Amino acid sequence: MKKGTFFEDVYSLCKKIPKGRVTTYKEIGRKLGRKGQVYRAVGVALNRNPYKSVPCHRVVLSNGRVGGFARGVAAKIKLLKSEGLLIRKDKIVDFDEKFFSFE
DNA sequence: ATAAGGGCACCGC
DNA sequence: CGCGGTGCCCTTA
Repeated sequence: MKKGTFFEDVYSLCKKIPKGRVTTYKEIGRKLGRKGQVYRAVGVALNRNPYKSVPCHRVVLSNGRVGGFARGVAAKIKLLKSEGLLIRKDKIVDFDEKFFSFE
């Protein structure tokens, strides 16, 4: 799936996230095989995400928190709730069950 | 529980 | 072509 830049790879992985499931920035970075703090670059990639078809809202923090969102955290939570996720105080309740791994 | 530091890819100057 | 600023973060003290 590696075809273009790091950003495009991130977008490709995000598109592969099933509806109603979520993943973490760190997991994406780990899947890309990079070392170190790649999750930062991942954050930048999703922040500047030009493709509206990419469900970047399904990417959350590794600690189960929602994290941030370019259009606002509230919008992100709203989207996640729309997909059947249970969120309590910016924290995903059933994070373990809804977590999606690329492996 | 809160605070601070750390190291990666992209873009503009 | 090189350097610094930027960012939906993570880990440790």
